[in-house]
Amino acid sequence: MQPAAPMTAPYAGAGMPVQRTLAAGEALFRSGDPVRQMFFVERGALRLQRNLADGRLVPMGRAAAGETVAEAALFSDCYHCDCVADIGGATVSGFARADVIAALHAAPGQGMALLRHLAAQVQGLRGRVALLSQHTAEARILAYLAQRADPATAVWPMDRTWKLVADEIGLTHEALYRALARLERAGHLVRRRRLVALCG
Amino acid sequence: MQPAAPMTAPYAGAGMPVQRTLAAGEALFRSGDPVRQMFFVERGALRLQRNLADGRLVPMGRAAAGETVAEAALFSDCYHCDCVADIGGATVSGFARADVIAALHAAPGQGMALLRHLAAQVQGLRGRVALLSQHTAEARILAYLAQRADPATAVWPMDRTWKLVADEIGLTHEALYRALARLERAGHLVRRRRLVALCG
DNA sequence: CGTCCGCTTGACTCAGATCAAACTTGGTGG
DNA sequence: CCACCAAGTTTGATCTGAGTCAAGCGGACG
Repeated sequence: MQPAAPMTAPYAGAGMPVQRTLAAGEALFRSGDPVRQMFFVERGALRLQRNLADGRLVPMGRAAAGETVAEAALFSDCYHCDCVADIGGATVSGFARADVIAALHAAPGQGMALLRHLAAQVQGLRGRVALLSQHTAEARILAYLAQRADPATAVWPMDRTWKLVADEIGLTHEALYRALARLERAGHLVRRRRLVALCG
Repeated sequence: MQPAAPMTAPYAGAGMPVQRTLAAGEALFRSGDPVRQMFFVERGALRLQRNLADGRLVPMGRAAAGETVAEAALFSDCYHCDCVADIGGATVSGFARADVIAALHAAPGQGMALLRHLAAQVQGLRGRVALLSQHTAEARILAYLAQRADPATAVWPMDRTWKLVADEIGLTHEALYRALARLERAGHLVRRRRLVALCG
């Protein structure tokens, strides 16, 4: 679950943007659609997800206002994920892909920012691959929490539902809740409201 | 399992390289080491892998002669993977990180090539995350093969051992072999020497 | 020729998927 | 303010698929 590009002036000088507003759940694009534009989120938020053959959804990321979506598609023919507006809907600005590429050529600094962002995504995804390679639910949960907890306090202020976490770490929500209860009973973590604290 | 950067003139103009030769299994760097140089593989090949708490290894990529390794670390303080020479050993050229970044600023074309490469890695890793999110061994294997089989012939010329594939898709080798046998018995695939063909 | 390692199969166990149901929470509308 | 609905959370019972331990086969390589 990588954050989208936190660029201060994304797509500056990349031609005239076209705005579009989406209702909650409405799709900005679907897997397989041809890539024509790059998007900047003006308001609200978008979810990136991949759908499995059995109908389940795998969350791949989220882009809030001020961020960009699907930078990884810049050089692709078609999208590999679905992108839908999160609850509350979203407004995006679309920039023609060719314009964005031209703007990157013209401004090396922006290219460097994007480079930095994609490099961070690669590392984040590798972390997630390692996490998913763990065989037990408890190991996955502890790895997940260790990744996000504040190193000093060992606390993670939850910014999502456990159900979503279950999808992120490849478990059913039942298996997740049970493993959480086990970990809490064993004293490895404490849940209090929207806070999770690691112990020992 | 992403291929490393296929740049024609990687790190051109990035200062004076320092060569180093590694024996098979010898480490170029380890997880946690500070990032000081970027490497170009002159001869042989390197493996990128992450180690789990229980001692298991998760393969993250491979870089053969003519490719670069660990481009994703360009902006990191320390490595997040181990990098060891593959069987046969390897010879690499190391370029100071600051020189590489300076060269990228000077030559936008190279930056674009790296951008393209990282974008492809992100998509590949997302595919792997989706694959690992599948719950059954058979679904993972079919997804794995579908990703690599030639679209026209539906055949994958194996370039690695099944044992390695098992680590890539998060299964024990026993579970992989059994699932393969089931799929073959059910007529979903055929193994012949080093070729795997998908059917139906 | 012997050793190493990838491959393969068997038997057993157990963790997690599945199906089911109840409770909590938050938000909407009357 | 409260009734109601949707979604997240939690627990139970059952079953199956993958992990684990174990053993045997075969090819590659020194």
